[in-house]
Parts: sequence; C-alpha cells; structure tokens
Amino acid sequence: MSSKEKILGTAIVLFAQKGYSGLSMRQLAQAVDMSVAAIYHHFPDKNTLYLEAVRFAFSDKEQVFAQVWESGCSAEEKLGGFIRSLIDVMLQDRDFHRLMQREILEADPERMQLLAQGIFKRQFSLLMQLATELAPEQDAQLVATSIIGLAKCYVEYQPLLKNFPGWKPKHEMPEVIAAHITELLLNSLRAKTA
Amino acid sequence: MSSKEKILGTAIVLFAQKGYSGLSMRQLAQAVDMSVAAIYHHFPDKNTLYLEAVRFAFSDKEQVFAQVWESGCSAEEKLGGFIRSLIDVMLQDRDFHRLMQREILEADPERMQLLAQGIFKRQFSLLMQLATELAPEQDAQLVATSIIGLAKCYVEYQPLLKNFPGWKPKHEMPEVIAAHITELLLNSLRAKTA
DNA sequence: ATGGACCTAACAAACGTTCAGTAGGTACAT
DNA sequence: ATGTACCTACTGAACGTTTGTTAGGTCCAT
Repeated sequence: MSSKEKILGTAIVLFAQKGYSGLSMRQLAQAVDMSVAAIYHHFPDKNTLYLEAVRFAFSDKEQVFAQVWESGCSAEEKLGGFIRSLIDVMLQDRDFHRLMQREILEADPERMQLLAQGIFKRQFSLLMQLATELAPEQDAQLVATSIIGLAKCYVEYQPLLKNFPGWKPKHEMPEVIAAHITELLLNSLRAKTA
Repeated sequence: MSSKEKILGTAIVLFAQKGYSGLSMRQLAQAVDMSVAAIYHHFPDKNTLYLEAVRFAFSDKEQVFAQVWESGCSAEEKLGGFIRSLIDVMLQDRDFHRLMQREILEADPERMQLLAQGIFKRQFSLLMQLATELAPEQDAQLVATSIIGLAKCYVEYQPLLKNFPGWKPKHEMPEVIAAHITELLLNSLRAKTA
C-alpha cells in the first residue's frame, strides 16, 4: 500500500468520524505516522484531500451491485437482491455510510453534482429501469428514491431505534430489514400493476 | 426576545449550516451582534451552548402533529395527514431538519437516548399505534420507521435528486411527495390485510 | 452599592499552509 | 567509475491566523 493510499484510507475513517473541520491535518499526520508536510507533498490542500478521500471511498462499491444487475433473476428477485446488497454495504462499511451522509448533509451544489454524475448515476439509472419494469405507470425517480430511502433509514436510525418502544434485536439483522422493505415495496408495486 | 433566545435561535441556524466545529464563537458573536464574552456570560462553554440549542430547536415541534392525532379522520386519512405534516415541517424548517440529521450522524449514545426519550418518543408511539391499526399483523416499529424514513429521505436527497435523470420540478412539491409516499404505504398495508 | 449585562483586550493552544533542506534513487555525460 | 543533474518522498521549523476561553473593567437599572 502506497503512502498516498494509506493517507486516503485513514482520512476516510477520520473524516467520517469527525467531519471536515473536526479533523486537523496534524491529527491525520499523527494517525498515518508522517509529518504534516508529507501529506502536503501528496495533496495540495485539505479540501482536495477530502474530495479525493470521498471519491476513494466510493471507488470500490460500484462492483458490489454488478452481480445483482447481471444475474438472470426476475425483476422482483433483482429488487430483493439490490436492497439486501445496499443494506449490507452500509452496515458493513459504516465509514462509507457516514461519509456519504455528511456529503449529503453539507449539500454543496457543486459536490452534489459530482456525487450524482460521477458516482451514483449508473446505479440510480439501473434502479429506475428496474422500477419501470416493476411498475410502468409510476414515476420511476420517485420509486427509486423510495427504495434507497427505505434501505438507508434503517441503517441511519439504528442508534435511535434502540431507545424506542417495540424495539427487538432482530431489527438490526440485515436479512430482516431487507425482507421487510422488499415485501413492503413489492406489495405496493404489485397492487398498482394488478 | 431576550439576548439568550437570540443567541440560541442564531446558533441553531449556524450549527445546522456549519456543524459544531465549523462554527466559531466569534462568528456566532458577530451574527448576533454581540461580543464573544457576552455569549460566555449566558453559556458556560461552547458545548453547553450547542446542547441547549439542539433542545431549543426541538421544543416547539411537538404540537404540529397534535391536530393530526386529534382529528376524527379514519386511520388511512391520519396516515396521509401525518406524512404531509412531517414533510411540511422538514421542508419549512430546514435548520431543524439539518440539526436533527447532524445529531443522528454523530450518534452519541447518550444524546440518542435523550433525543428518543425526551423528544420523539410520544410521536413515535402514536405512529406505531396507527401502524398497528392499519396492518395489525406487521411489526409496528418496522412500519413506523419506514414511514418516517420515506418522508425524510425526500427532503434529505433533494439537492442530490436534481442531478439525476428523470427529475421533474414537481418532485420538490410537498403534496406530490406526500401523495406518493402515502399511496405506496397504503397500497402495501392494504394488500397485506386483505 | 449591588449585580446582571456587556465590553475590550489578551491568553495559550491549535489551525492550515509553506519553506528550505535532506536522504535515496535513477539517468546520463564524461 | 564518477561526478552532475534531477527526481520523489519526506522532515523540522516556522509563518500568520483563528480557535476557545478568561480576566478586568464599564454601564445601567434597581
């Protein structure tokens, strides 16, 4: 692993934990056991480093979903597979999830465009295509957004849900969450097309 | 409006925009047109100020939903009303929404408990009750979470969705979003009980 | 004359960034 | 083979600015 990759990998974890302004270059330097100037040798400034870290975090997620799309399953099975993969990725790589959350929270228009066009567009298009297949008469973007929103909220609210009445340990199991969401969606989409 | 309330109100907006470490005491002082020391006269330190601001932001939201619950509508109409109110609150008071998002992102266990027990518990319980009424055989917490997650994601992803294919201006209209979510949920819940 | 509300000015620490310099390697002309 | 030139990767020390916080004093209503 090169120094640059080491810096980026550590930056992902620490930016996800502390946020952009919460992480100082000195803290990062200490974490990768280098001098501050060494980091500035690889990256022109903090902002560029952050952007590259975000891009780096996203770079290996693309192929996780490839096998779902390329499988010979039915549309309904593909939906189940996609939801399950999405939840698995977010639960396993929480730094990725938190970094993504932070990016969306910041909502900088320029970065939103970069995020949408450069990173998520392909997956979102495929999901919209699937939505059209399942429910041709509904608005594909609305349906696709609902799918992602449903999956994401369970990961996001997990620390909060523990404290509500009605909480059960199985609510943290990816297969239970995925099954609930998939059923909810298929029930609805089927009802509409029938 | 007292100085203390003025500080808190401004702090909500700026903490929501910039995050805890992104907002300095000097910036806040300038925004409320006071000296830094004046803020320290009212609050012992930055952390306490932040906590009080969060609490202050949540204090007036409780009653927005009261009229939904107290209306004589059917369960299905109540669901529609709740979803519409939720989206309206989040779209109108974006600072409240962003501050809430930040709190959940931070996911400090102690603060999560405070948030759940002290602020959201009542609304969540009423929503679970409604879920049970609509779909008795389903897990109420899962359904309630799906309802909130669905509503929230549309507000959250708005800056991102603009950049995706298939976006239409009407996707930002609260009544369109609310209608889509309500229909999605009712379709599904009805299909199950039928 | 007492006390709450507020000020200016300063503190040490931490901040992002830069700069001059060095160790180690490669390439090339002599 | 050897000196020179140039490269990347890195260091230590410093730049000026901003940070959270506080001490000491002023104003004004009670």
